[in-house]
Amino acid sequence: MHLPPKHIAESTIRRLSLYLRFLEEFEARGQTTVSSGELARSGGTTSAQVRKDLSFFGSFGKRGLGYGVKDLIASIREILGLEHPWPVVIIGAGKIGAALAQYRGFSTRGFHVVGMYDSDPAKIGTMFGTITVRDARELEQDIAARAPRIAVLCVPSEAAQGMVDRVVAAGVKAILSFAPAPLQAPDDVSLRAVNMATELEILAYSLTHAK
Amino acid sequence: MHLPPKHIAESTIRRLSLYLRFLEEFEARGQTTVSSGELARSGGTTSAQVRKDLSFFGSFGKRGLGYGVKDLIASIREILGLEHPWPVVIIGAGKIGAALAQYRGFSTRGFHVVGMYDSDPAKIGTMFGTITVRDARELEQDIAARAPRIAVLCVPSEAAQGMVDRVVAAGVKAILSFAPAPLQAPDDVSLRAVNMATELEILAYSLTHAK
DNA sequence: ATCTGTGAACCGGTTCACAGCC
DNA sequence: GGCTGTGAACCGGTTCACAGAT
Repeated sequence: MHLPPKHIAESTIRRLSLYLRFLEEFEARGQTTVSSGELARSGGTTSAQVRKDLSFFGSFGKRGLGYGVKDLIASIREILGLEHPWPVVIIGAGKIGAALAQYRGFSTRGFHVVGMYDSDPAKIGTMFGTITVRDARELEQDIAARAPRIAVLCVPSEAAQGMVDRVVAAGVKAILSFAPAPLQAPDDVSLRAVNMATELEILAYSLTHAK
Repeated sequence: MHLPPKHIAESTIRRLSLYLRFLEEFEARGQTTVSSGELARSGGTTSAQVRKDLSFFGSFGKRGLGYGVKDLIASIREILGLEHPWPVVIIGAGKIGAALAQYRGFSTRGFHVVGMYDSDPAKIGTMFGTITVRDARELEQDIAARAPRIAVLCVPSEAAQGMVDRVVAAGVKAILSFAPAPLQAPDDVSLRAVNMATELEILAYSLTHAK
């Protein structure tokens, strides 16, 4: 894997994540080799797209043969930075925070929840799986101690920006927010927001304007 | 609002949904007029982008003045198809399904959960808020009766494609899936997938390759 | 003077098509 | 012959810049 050029499109990274899932399925089925065409069919793209996506990072295939499933899995994991586990804190122990804390899709990908926080005294001390909800006031000292670089925010919209500022000040460098509010973070902090109402609104739009 | 041209980019629709949120905040603060620049600043775009997005659907502003907050709210709601409520079914009463069933962001936008389904006997009969989990076997007859056009899937990956096929056969025209699995649906059915692990993987990538 | 509406220019992601290797 | 790797062409979304309305 050669060093990635200055900028890779997010859509490429998103597809790599998808390819990784398919490759793992292929591996589970005992398939040792795949072509870009097979990967494309599974993922709803084109073979040229698959080859282009991979070519940004190196030459992983063999001409005339395809890609070795195991090798490509290892390469994509390395590209995405998944060879070592990522400690993650979840902030907000409401319904969504609780669901995510026990979401297996995170742990199987190497995202380990090392802390869960809330400011509601009724929630502090509650356990979700193996993890106990702690007082949000402990956040700064815990982040200093455990050094998670990723925070998942499941707090109400009104509290979201304040919490972004706090975790950033404490040293977190990446944030995934489920609050339906626009957030700002410094340039060196990655911030992603998933807005479930917007997803439904896009569906409503397409239903309304279906030909 | 003139008829939308053949195709509008999804990014435009996503931004309209965002503008709508800001406009509602402006309205709550009693502001009666906004400029494209103000909307852009709230949403992290440019004023030209805001004007272009809106211009696909009509001329909603007044030159020299800006946009009337109330009018623009009404116009965007109409564009997105939010003037009337949308009945929605949630399929899968696990952690995520349960969280979504009680998510207020859906109901405040006019998405009303009219049914919740699971095939696990232990979950059937459970109540979430005002809604009782029903046997997944009732799905087809319930969809025929209540005619929800949107289904939210919170089932395990293995069950996801099968459930897509069932709800499509029953008449659902739009699907939002939280299963980390690739899904196929006919062309006339809108299908969106939210993959939370992929979101974290994009963050892991940016952390790994931060300059 | 100010701010919208929009054609034109620009830019970057996708697709094409073919050279290169197995 | 088959499939990868990649420059070049293409396409569509964003940005620019200015004409037009108040």
